[in-house]
Amino acid sequence: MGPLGFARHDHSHCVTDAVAQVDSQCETRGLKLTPVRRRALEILLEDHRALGAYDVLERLREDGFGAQPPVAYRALDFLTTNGFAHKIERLNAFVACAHPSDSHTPAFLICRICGAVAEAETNPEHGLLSRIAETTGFSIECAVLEAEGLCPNCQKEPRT
Amino acid sequence: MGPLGFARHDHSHCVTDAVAQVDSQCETRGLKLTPVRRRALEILLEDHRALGAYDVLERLREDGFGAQPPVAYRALDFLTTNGFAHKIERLNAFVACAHPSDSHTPAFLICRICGAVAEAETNPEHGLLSRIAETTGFSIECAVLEAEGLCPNCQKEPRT
DNA sequence: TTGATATATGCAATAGTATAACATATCAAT
DNA sequence: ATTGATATGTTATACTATTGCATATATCAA
Repeated sequence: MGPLGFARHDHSHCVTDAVAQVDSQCETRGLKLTPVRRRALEILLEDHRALGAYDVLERLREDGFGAQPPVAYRALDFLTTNGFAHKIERLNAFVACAHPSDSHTPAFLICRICGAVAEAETNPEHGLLSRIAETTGFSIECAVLEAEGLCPNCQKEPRT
Repeated sequence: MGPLGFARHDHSHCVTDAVAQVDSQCETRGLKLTPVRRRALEILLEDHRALGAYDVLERLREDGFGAQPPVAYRALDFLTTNGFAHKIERLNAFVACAHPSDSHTPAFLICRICGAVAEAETNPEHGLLSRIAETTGFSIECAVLEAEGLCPNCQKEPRT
């Protein structure tokens, strides 16, 4: 159990639900959600937090998969390439996508106290980025939006 | 010489001008632009490109400064902490700030062909991020905006 | 079924990025 | 001159990621 969008939620079914959603996406798009890839996705979902590749690797190893870095990086690469997970550049870490069904440019809110990561939706049309692209003539293919600060819960705490 | 905002420009004086600007900033704010820090800034300015910490380190070493990673990382930390340079998370690399005099949340446009990095201004008030912060209750302390794609020059080239 | 091709997995080795810990030096203010 | 704070330098190590190659599995045509 952990924060998602900074609100506590019933975590019991959301892992299996999300995996099922990715499963059907793969079916549709002709992608193979192999055992390692599926397990890596589950690991990310179990935490709702950003995990480093080596964290994922350790848990894959515990489950009997290969123990070398490429095992984790390849699974994570599959997940991120196909939009089922995202990399948080700022943390060199990975999170499961909160909206695996639709393509999007996510924005992440990272709490510097508790480490929770929330995925916020952006509105690309109206957006900042497309305006920048227009004025500069730059053609944007993908974008990273990451904000660090305090989540609502940690703002209440007295500690800095 | 190199691209800045994707337009060629006269580079001859812009390094010294930018250093002078940072110099006076440091004066005003009681910061010390020591020889290593100044040289690191110059190195970033000379390229107008994102340089890795180890690239900067190598050039510092050639100039007689220390040859160990912390030398570069500490100089870069000074520059980024005080807004004289920025880290491009996506590239694990650093660029000199294009507007060292005013505090701002920059957005970067990274060309995946030629590697040029342009710093675009954002309008925080009107912005995406503040809207997200409002709706989620998250308090943003700093933000990273990075877009990857094709700069105007590379869009003209036939190669993919 | 067989063979050819492509994709996926596994491992060893190595490359690239970053920090911790500690000693010495420099500087400002008593 | 002494103290305290900041800056520089070094060694060692930790963390993140990729290359290259061997093996296995799946797909598909002949």
